[in-house]
Amino acid sequence: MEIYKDDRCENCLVRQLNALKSLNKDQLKRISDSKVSKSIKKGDAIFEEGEKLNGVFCVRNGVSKLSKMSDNGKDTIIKIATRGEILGQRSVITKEKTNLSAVAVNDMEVCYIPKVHLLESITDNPDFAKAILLQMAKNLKVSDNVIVNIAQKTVKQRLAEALLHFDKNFGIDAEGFIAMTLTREEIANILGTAKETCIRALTSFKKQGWISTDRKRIKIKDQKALLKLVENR
Amino acid sequence: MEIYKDDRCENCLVRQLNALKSLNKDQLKRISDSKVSKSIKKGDAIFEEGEKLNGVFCVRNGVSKLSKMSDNGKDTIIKIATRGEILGQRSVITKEKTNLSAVAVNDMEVCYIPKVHLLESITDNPDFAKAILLQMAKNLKVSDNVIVNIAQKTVKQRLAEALLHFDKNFGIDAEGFIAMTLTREEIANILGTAKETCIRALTSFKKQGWISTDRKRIKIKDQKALLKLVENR
DNA sequence: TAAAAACGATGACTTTTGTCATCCTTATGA
DNA sequence: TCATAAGGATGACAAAAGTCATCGTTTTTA
Repeated sequence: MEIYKDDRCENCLVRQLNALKSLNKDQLKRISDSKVSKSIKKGDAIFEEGEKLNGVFCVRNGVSKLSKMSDNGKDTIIKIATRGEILGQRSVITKEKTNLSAVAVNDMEVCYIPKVHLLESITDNPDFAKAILLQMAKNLKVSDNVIVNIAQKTVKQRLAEALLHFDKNFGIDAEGFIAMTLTREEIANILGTAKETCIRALTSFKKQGWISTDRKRIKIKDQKALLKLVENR
Repeated sequence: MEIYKDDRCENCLVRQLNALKSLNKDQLKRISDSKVSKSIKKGDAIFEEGEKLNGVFCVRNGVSKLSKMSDNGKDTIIKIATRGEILGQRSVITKEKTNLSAVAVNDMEVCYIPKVHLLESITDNPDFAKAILLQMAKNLKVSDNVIVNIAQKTVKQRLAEALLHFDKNFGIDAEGFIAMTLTREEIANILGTAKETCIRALTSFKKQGWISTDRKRIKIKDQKALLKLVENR
């Protein structure tokens, strides 16, 4: 992690995307004074599972995967976090060690915010507390829905759903490919399946003409077909 | 749901088990004045997925399953809630429809608390807000760990883990059986598998001498064996 | 820029899990 | 209390997913 000089939170648009938007001027100033901007290179960890955190990380740019390693040496990706998301929140609030690792999927810029200011603001500013609560509640809903998906849907259905989600949330590049690339293994880790199974599912989609690929890049060619697969068994 | 007269929150021990313990006297009084005690019979719903909630439910007695139905008609149980747990929190905070259904696994007593008082207390009492936040954070951790489990462990491993969890959290009756009974189908819905697969796994555990059963009741006979199964593949 | 490492793809095979049918037992309630 | 429904158990089979091995391509980096 390389530290570099950066401007003020007060001027940061990313703030509008998360609970920090509920802070008042004083609180924002205190956080801005104490925050540290960091660059994280692709593949590097922002924090590792089991680490004690003394602050949280606000994602300014880039994408991070939040994952947990199992006994069998396999990683499960719980969440893909992008611009505006705050990492480490849960752990700072519960004062527990982190439950997940956060690793950069591509080069990232994040701001480290010491926890004192965060906990202070939760106490002093009910709106901020509510905003954090709201964020956590939404994360909980997402996680609960992931459980249902893994429990009830096939790998192909989950893959179709994930591709549609990426398409919607990351947009497409000039050639029509999803504007974020993950390795096949990372996609498999999101689906909770083996790399080979994931590749085979992609191959099957290609053969049906629903997608096309160029190395790591994936292009959706038939959104409706994917949607249909997600919905009925 | 049958409504019956009941005593005051101020005297309720269940309160000590959740965020309500952080309320001050005034806040507690207001909630106590407006709360309604309800009896819910085994099999009845406290609320259904997609319902709009105007309050939360504090579990005084009995056990509830929080579950979600999939397109394929299968239910996935996300969480088993017992004494002290507050149901509907997430939905009231996000002002969304409920994401899960809450159904009584056995006869229950719950207190319905209108949301106004709850939201009021979150604003007025930072300790209460923090307590709710803490609860939500813990739920999130549990859900994230369930994702990893379903994604990486076999049905037998998940079953062993669930049995150990029940044994620890519900205790055992006079004959040594786990003091809470679920149908095989309910257990399967917790594991995210088919009823038959669950029954076969139980049969296999019986044949190994790790458990014994008497109708719906299950007794753990070899905790270590189950633990060993959970840990290595 | 050449060697090594990481990644994508696929075949062959095994294991796990799901599905459908059936049968017996236990609960439930008219 | 007797009929009916719900639940538990099992066999037979099908489908889904995992594992291991191999090989060519792409990417990384020494």
